[in-house]
Amino acid sequence: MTKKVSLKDIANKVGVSTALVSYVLNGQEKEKRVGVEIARKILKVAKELNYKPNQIARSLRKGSTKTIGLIVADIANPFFGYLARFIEDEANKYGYTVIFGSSDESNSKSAALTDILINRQVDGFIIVPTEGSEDQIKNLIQRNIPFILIDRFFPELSTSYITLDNYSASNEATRYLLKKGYKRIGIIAYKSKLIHMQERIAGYVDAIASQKNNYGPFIKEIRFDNVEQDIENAINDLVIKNKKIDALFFATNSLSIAGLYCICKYGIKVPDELALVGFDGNESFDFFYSPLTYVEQPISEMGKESVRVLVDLIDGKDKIIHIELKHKLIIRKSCG
Amino acid sequence: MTKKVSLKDIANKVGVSTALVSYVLNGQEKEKRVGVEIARKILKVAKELNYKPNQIARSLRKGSTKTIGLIVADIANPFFGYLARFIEDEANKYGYTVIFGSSDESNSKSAALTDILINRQVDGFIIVPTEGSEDQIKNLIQRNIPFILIDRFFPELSTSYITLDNYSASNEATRYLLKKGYKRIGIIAYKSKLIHMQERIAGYVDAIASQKNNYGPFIKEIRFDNVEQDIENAINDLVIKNKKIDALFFATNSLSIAGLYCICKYGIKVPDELALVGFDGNESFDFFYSPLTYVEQPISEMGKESVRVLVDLIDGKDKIIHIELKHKLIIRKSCG
DNA sequence: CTGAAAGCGCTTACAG
DNA sequence: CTGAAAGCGCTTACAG
Repeated sequence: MTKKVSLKDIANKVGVSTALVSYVLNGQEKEKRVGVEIARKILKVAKELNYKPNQIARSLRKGSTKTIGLIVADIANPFFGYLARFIEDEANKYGYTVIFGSSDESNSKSAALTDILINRQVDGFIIVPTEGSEDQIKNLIQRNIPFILIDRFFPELSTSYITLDNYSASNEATRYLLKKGYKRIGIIAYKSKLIHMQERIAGYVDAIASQKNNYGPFIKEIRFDNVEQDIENAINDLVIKNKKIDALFFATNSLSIAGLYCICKYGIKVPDELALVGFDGNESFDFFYSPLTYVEQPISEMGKESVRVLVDLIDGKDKIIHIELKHKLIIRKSCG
Repeated sequence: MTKKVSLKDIANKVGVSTALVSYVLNGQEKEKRVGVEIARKILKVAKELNYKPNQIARSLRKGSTKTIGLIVADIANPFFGYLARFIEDEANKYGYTVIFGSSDESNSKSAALTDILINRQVDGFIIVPTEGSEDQIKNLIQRNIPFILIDRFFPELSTSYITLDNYSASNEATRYLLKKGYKRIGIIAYKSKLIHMQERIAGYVDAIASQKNNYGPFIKEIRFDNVEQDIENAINDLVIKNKKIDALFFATNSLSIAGLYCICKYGIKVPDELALVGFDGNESFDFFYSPLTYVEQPISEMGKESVRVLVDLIDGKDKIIHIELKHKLIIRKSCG
C-alpha cells in the first residue's frame, strides 16, 4: 500500500500543529476558536491530499472503535442473514460498523470468536448464544463489556436480551392445529436446553395437554450435527411406519426445510396425510404445493431493537433491558 | 468497561520491560534469547491476569489489521449469504477477520462502505462491484490497496477477479432448452451493464441465433429497484397476454424467486405451459412442484479462492489473477 | 487564537 | 540475555 497521508502531513503543509488540524477536521474550530482563515486553509489542504483519518489510531486514542461484534449461528441461514442485514443497516445509522462471525452452534467456536472480537476492541456485542455458553457470557458481564443476547438467552443470568414470545407462539400454533380438528400432533425440535427451544416445546406440550382426549405429546429432538438423518428417522417413526400423527409442527426454519425435503422424498400428502406448521417464513415454503402455515418473527424489529439497546448500553445507560417481541401466525394451506 | 490489562501491567508485576513481555508472548523468546525462568514467569502472570493483547494497538504499530473488508450486494440474499459464509471460514483460517457491508447494488452506498472500511484500515477487499463503480475501483488501484472483484468485474480495468463462465453457462442452459424441443425461449435478466449480466444475455442470444427457424430472442430487462412490478409485466407480456414463449430462463437467483411467485400467482403450468431454467440453486426451487433446472455456481470455491488470492495480494505477491470457475447444469423436472 | 507534549498499547531496531 | 526509547496516527488537557 502507498503511504497514507496523515494529520502531520497536513499540519506540515499548512504550517500549523497537528492539534489545530485535528480540531478543524473534527468540527471543533468554533469551540477552540481557530482562526477562520487558517481553518479554511486546513480544510482545503485536507481535501487536496485526499486525507482519510486513520480510525485505528483514533480508536486507540479514544478507547472506542465504533464497532459492533455480531455472533450468529450461521450467516448463511436466511433467518440469521436477514437479522444480520437489519443489524448492519441500523448499526450504520448510529455510525457503527459490524464485524461478524458464525458459531455453528458450537461453544468453542463461539468462545474463539468472542475472544478475537474482544481483542479487536469491539465496543459491544450482539450475540445469538450457543448452548452451554453461560461461562462466556458471565465473562463478558465480569469484564463489563456491553452486549445483548438475541433470539435466545439464559434465564438464570442477568443480561439484556431480546427474544420472541416463543411459548405463546408455539402454543397458539398447536391450538390452531387442534381447532382445525387434528388430534395427534407431533413436534420436531432441536435437542437443546436453550430457552427458545424449551419454550417452543413447552408451548406445544401445554396445548396438547389442554385437549380432552389426550394424544401425545409426540416429541422428536434432532441433533444439530445430524439433522438430515435424525429428521428422516423421526418422520419415519411418526408418519410412515407407525402413523402416530396427523399433524406436525417444526420448531425452526432449518427443521422445516429439512423436514420438507423428507416429506417430498416420501411423497407424503400435505395436508391430507399430514398437516404442517413451521417456525419462520421462507421463500421455500411459498413454493411448496401446499404453502406452509408458519409462525412469523418480526426479524426487522429484532435486529433494529438489538442495535438500539446495545448502543444505549455502550453509551453507559446501563440498565438491563428485556424485550419480548410478538409473533404472528400466518395461515395458509398446509393445515387444510 | 473495566480497565483492560496491558503489557505494562505484566511487565510491572514481573519486574521486566514491556519489550521482554512482548517477545515472550509473541513466541520470540528463542530468537531474543530471553531467560527461561523469566519467560516462564511472564507466561504465568499473563495467564493469571487473563491478558488479551489489544489488536488495535498492535495494528497501529504494525500497519496491518488482519482484517478483510467484504462488500456484497445484500447479505440477506442466499447467494451472498453463502458466499460470505465461505469467505468467513476461509479468512479465519488465515487469521483474518471479516467486516462486511451490503451495497444494495447502489453506487453511493458502495462508495461510502469502501471509505469506511479504508478508514478502518482493512488490509484488503473482496468486492462484488456495483454498476458504474469503476472510479471507486480505480481509486483502490491508485492507492495500491489490495482487492479482488468477485461475481463480476470490469473488463477494461486491470484487476484481479474471480467469476463464473457466465457466457457458456447461459449458452449451455439455452441450448439445453432447444434440445428439449422448446422453440420460443425468453430470458429475464437485470437491466445492467455489468459483465456477468451481459455475458449471460449474450450466451443466451448466441444460442438462440444458432437455431434454424429463428424465434426470438425475447429479452426482458428488470430494474433492480422495481423487480416485482417489472417481472409481472414481463411475464404478462411474454406468457399470459401474448403467449410469445414456451420456455423461460431466469438470469439470477432473485429473479427466479420473483418469477416463481408470479408464475404461481397466475397458475401457469410448469413445464406444460412454460418450461423454466434458473441461475443458482435455492431451497425454494426444490419444493416447487416442478423442481427447477438450474445453473449451479461453485460458491464454496468462489469464496475460498477469493480469500486465497486476496491474502496473496496482501502478502505482496502482486500478480493480477483472473479466475473463471466452471458452472454445472443441474437438470430436474421444470423442462419436462 | 495556537502549539508543545503526553499518551492510547503495542513492536522493534538499537545499545549495552 | 535485557532495557530504554522511538514511533504507529491520532486526541486532548494544558499552558501561553
